[in-house]
Amino acid sequence: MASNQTIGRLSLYRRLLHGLQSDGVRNVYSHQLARLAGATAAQVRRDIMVVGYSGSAAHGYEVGALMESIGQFLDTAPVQRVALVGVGNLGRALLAHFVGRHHRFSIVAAFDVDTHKTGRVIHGCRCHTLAELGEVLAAQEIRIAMLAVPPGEAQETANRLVDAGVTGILNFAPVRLWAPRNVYVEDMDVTMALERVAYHAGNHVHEKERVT
Amino acid sequence: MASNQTIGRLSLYRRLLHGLQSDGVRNVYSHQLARLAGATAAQVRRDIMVVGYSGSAAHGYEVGALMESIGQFLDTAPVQRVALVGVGNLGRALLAHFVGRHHRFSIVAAFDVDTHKTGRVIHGCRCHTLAELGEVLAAQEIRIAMLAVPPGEAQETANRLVDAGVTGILNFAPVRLWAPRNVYVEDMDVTMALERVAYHAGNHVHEKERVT
DNA sequence: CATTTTCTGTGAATGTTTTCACAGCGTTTG
DNA sequence: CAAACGCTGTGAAAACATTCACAGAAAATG
Ligand SMILES: NC(=O)c1ccc[n+]([C@@H]2O[C@H](COP(=O)([O-])OP(=O)(O)OC[C@H]3O[C@@H](n4cnc5c(N)ncnc54)[C@H](O)[C@@H]3O)[C@@H](O)[C@H]2O)c1
Ligand SMILES: NC(=O)c1ccc[n+]([C@@H]2O[C@H](COP(=O)([O-])OP(=O)(O)OC[C@H]3O[C@@H](n4cnc5c(N)ncnc54)[C@H](O)[C@@H]3O)[C@@H](O)[C@H]2O)c1
Repeated sequence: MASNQTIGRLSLYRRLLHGLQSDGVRNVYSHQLARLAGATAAQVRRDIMVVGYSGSAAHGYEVGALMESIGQFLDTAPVQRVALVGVGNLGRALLAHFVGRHHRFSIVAAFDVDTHKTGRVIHGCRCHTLAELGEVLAAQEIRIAMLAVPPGEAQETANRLVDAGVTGILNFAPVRLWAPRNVYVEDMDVTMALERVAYHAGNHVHEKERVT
Repeated sequence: MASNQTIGRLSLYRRLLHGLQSDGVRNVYSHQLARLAGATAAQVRRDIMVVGYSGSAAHGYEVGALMESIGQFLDTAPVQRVALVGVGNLGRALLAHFVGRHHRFSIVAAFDVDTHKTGRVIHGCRCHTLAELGEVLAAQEIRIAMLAVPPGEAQETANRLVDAGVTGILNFAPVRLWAPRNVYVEDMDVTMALERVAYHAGNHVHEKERVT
């Protein structure tokens, strides 16, 4: 019922609302939220429609109540347990970023093939062997994984995650993964993003730019 | 003339073509490329239209020539010089990932405020103080930057980048940046991506799911 | 050498997302 | 207390992106 981009914006709104709340703001208008989010007021109102919350014309949206409604719509649990597979350079950065420090997502298990890493606790998170994958994911009821293994290993590893019951994968490897329809895969492809930046950053002879 | 998503897919096609070429493949059909890219054949053909390349009905697209054409369309230079600002956990992972190892993008300068890092060479890349920003970017003709500083520093740092002549920013901080219209900003927001994954991974009572 | 096959390139149709524009309604103002 | 104001919620329009469907062409087939 809600598009992918609406989901993304809703999570952004919630983050912004959280900030506003910390600043003691109690009410906010669609155009203010829009400004903060880099969207239009109409867009914000549409997005908020889908969560089923209603503001008042007089005072706009109530910050706390709107956060609550967005949460009710987006979240299946107040805190999501996440697994990380591939504790390399990127994986360690992700651990440092999320473990302890994040209130919505908690990386509760890591996995790697490297025996220098398995069995140890890295950035506060235990690193398991892949053999333990099914067992640990089941025990902790983990449905979401971040995948940060080398590109050549990504598909095979994703398969194992799916077999272990994962239904959502955030994939950092620059590879398109195949997965059954009931599993959602989102790619974070830094190179592709950079290509877009490079394109738009132009130096581009875009239309009628000077040729010499 | 070309949409943002077309740009992204073109860069993906190029990567896939590169792989095909390494495997000795000389020709490829739209539906094969589509399969690899997770798109439809019609989509691939549309995308390729915008770069102005034409295949033949008999043998599809010539791998080398198509890569060439995509490059001509996307690239302003065969190798893009990129700056990295913020050499923390994520910054170091990015350095390790890109320095030397990538053929399209080269991180040629890093910047940080931490005096333990400035003046040193990290993962093969010299780390400068922010005071040197303008000078170094000008000398190396850098127009693109990756921004990996803490959220609270992101806007201020982005301003300095813009002043130093940067026209494209890949922003990893979970903050919406304001920038002049001629500067392109793309956000890589891991948290937002995770929220989307969590949503779609549903544990969600989506429509008519079992309730007990 | 006619026919069938299979592909590209693209106009048109369809589907999706964003924006417009305004009715309706509390609040403020004179 | 009536008028003016500024906001929300939302149908309808516009903009944008994807898919369909087929003409045209090169190769394979008989
Ligand atoms: N480092 C970055 O900033 C960055 C940026 C963009 C994309 N990526 C992508 O992210 C992925 C990881 O990057 P990285 O820099 O951390 O690489 P890395 O080589 O530092 O780490 C890879 C880790 O995965 C482990 N591994 C290998 N095979 C495995 C398997 N089958 N199962 C489990 N673990 C396995 C390795 O032991 C290692 O610890 C790569 O696909 C890379 O292309 C990284
Ligand atoms: N680590 C991750 O995996 C991850 C994931 C998602 C988002 N992020 C975001 O990326 C950014 C960086 O994350 P991190 O984990 O590397 O943080 P970090 O704290 O490890 O590193 C931040 C670095 O930026 C430097 N810095 C601080 N202020 C600066 C300034 N004004 N100019 C230049 N450099 C400055 C610090 O000295 C430090 O080296 C943060 O905004 C974070 O939210 C990180």
